[in-house]
Amino acid sequence: MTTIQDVARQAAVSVSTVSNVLNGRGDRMRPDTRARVEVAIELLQFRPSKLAQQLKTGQTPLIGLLVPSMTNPMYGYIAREIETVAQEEFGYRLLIGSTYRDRGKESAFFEDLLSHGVRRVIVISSLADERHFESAVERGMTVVSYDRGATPGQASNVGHVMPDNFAAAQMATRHLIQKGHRQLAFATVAGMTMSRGAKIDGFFAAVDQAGLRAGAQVLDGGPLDEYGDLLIAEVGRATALQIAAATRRRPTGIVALNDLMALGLLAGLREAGLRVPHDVSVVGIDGHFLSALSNPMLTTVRLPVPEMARAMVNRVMNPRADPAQDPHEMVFAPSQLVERESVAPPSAAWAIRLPQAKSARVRT
Amino acid sequence: MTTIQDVARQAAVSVSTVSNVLNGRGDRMRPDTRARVEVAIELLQFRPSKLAQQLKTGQTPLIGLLVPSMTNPMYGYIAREIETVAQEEFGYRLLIGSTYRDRGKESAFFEDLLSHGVRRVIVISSLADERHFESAVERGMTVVSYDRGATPGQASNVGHVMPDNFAAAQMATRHLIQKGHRQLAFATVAGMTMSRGAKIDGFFAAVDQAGLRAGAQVLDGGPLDEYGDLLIAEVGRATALQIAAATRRRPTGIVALNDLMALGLLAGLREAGLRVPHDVSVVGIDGHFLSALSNPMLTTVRLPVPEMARAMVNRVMNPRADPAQDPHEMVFAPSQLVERESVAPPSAAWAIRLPQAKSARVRT
DNA sequence: GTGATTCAGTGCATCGATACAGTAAATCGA
DNA sequence: TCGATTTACTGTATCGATGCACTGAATCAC
Repeated sequence: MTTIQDVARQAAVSVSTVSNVLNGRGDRMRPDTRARVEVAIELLQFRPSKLAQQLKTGQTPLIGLLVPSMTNPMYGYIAREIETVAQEEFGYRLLIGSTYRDRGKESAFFEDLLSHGVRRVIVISSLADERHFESAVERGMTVVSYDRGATPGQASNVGHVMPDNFAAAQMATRHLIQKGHRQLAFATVAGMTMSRGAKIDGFFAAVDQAGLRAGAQVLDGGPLDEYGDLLIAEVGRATALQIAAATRRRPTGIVALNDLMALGLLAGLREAGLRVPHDVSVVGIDGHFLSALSNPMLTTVRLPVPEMARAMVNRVMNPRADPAQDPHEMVFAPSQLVERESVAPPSAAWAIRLPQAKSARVRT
Repeated sequence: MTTIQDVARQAAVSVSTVSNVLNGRGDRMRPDTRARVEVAIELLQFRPSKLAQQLKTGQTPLIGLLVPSMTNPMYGYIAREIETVAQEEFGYRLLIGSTYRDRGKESAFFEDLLSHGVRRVIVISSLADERHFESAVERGMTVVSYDRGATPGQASNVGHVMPDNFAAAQMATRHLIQKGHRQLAFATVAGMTMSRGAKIDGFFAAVDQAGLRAGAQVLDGGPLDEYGDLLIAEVGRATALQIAAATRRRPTGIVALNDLMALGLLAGLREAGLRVPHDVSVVGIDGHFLSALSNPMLTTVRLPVPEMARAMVNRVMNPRADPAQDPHEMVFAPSQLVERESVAPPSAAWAIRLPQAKSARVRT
């Protein structure tokens, strides 16, 4: 590797001068000196070692990104958006890690980031408490957490970015109600994400507004094991079998925790011999591109992923001056209902109406 | 941050002694000295700065991972497997980047890795030439490339790990032939991956063996734009529409380049009013868990992803002594046909036979 | 008892860049 | 013309760990 010394020698100047050129202090020297240095840099293909730079400055152009699992397509999507903004806007790269929803792995990742000199972290976590985030903040990190609210009453230094889960679930539920459904269910997995609560609240808000509390229920599919995320779909499948087996209180309209769960529901309902949307209607939440590929194509509430990703990167790059003042919470409201095929009036005759499907389909 | 100096002060020893403890030279001192140091480390929660370590040693415990797009669920899956092995076996983390199949972005990522002191890279690329890999190798990097063969006749320092794409495509094609199909097609996108060629060869090998060349064709869906990967499915959809519109030489059995493409085909065929597998049979290649969620569930050839991921990490961690000797190519043969629902004899009556579907379904 | 060896540790140059303090020459003001 | 200021640089301590070269004391062989 070429070093700053090599460049200095080549240009016949001191390392300080080269450093000055490198750090935008080129006006402190004669133009021809500057030119000599620049020529030498070009000639030797010199790229300053970020290692040495960060050892000196204590800053490394890396953002740590914790996701429960990279295999979950939704996290892949979010990660890509984060990466794009971080790279193009700030020249930062991503140091990524899967936590498998494990507290120990999560803490270990924080330790590693710290020792790598990474001071900016975006966390997509599902763990109940975030005390280990706080301790990271105390040690000088800027932490932004996705899809979980700030702990009320606690002046946190952790930033929070999330979709309006309440509104999203409410929107999904209202859509079913509007289509005539009276027996509703919200399908979820146990202890999944912090957002679960808000979604359930949104579900019941819509239900109560329509006076349908009696026919409404939450179907809890049980917890995920450690390799979790692809199993969300399997939980959906299992939940579907449960629904099919139920003799009473069988819902005609189901809101799923997320698209992956909804896809699992679709598969399970079909396996059980129930037709979607003829017998049961399903609405997802996420708006991932995969939901446009299912059969029937999934009606879902699209979350503003690119906007949220941008907000997370901006927040983690520009920590607020006054943590006490700052709300630390950014909620992204304008989710959007994407009508496709998985919802119909209850027990109505169903035929694939292509023109309608076509116009409703949104390609991502 | 606590430093090695703090620890030395706390334990009343020199920094050298602390360094010796840290680097497995604890036998060079009295047990009680060692214990004092260890207590101090524990007490101060000291973690050596990887920055300083790597500046000194020239090694950083990071593997660079280049993928075309993190949004592609298959790459997410591979990335997860790589991360798990790298982390658990070697204590390495992943520095990840999307290249969007862009040569410039790919080169820029290499530059960044180099300046970060990262010397081990796993590349999932689709670019035709790999000369920029070679130049990275010359600069001291260990590079392993996924899903592309070594350039013949060129003694490369780049490692190559790939599935047996030929066998996989052959297996998929044979399955269709065995089910009675005579009009076959291989659906692909243009210039996608290097593996495309091997898959097409495998397709034709099976076709020729059965003497079905006359009825066989390659359907090329055109190139992907830069935000490519999710569009693979859209290309599949478009190809399906093309198939449906064809008046002659319409295939009854289609082998798709990968599962995402197959999912797109499924959606497109349905949109065009063709039933799978009644009218057209489809086989995918990948064996991603999403293929178990489609309707009909996708019959596919499962690639040995965990094994390949392990091989890539091992290879990148243990570069061979003699590059000239080494074949640099590891082909993973035992792909596995996962029979599900998307294949049936041509034009046979089709009914969902649940027991059969159940036994054939493989959950990942 | 004395030189050689082992033991238990320490001192310090080093990795590559940064930026502050310093300096020599040029320019300026009166 | 001379001190003051500006210009255009350079010298070097520093970031945090590493590990070789070194040292002082204890032990050993004979």
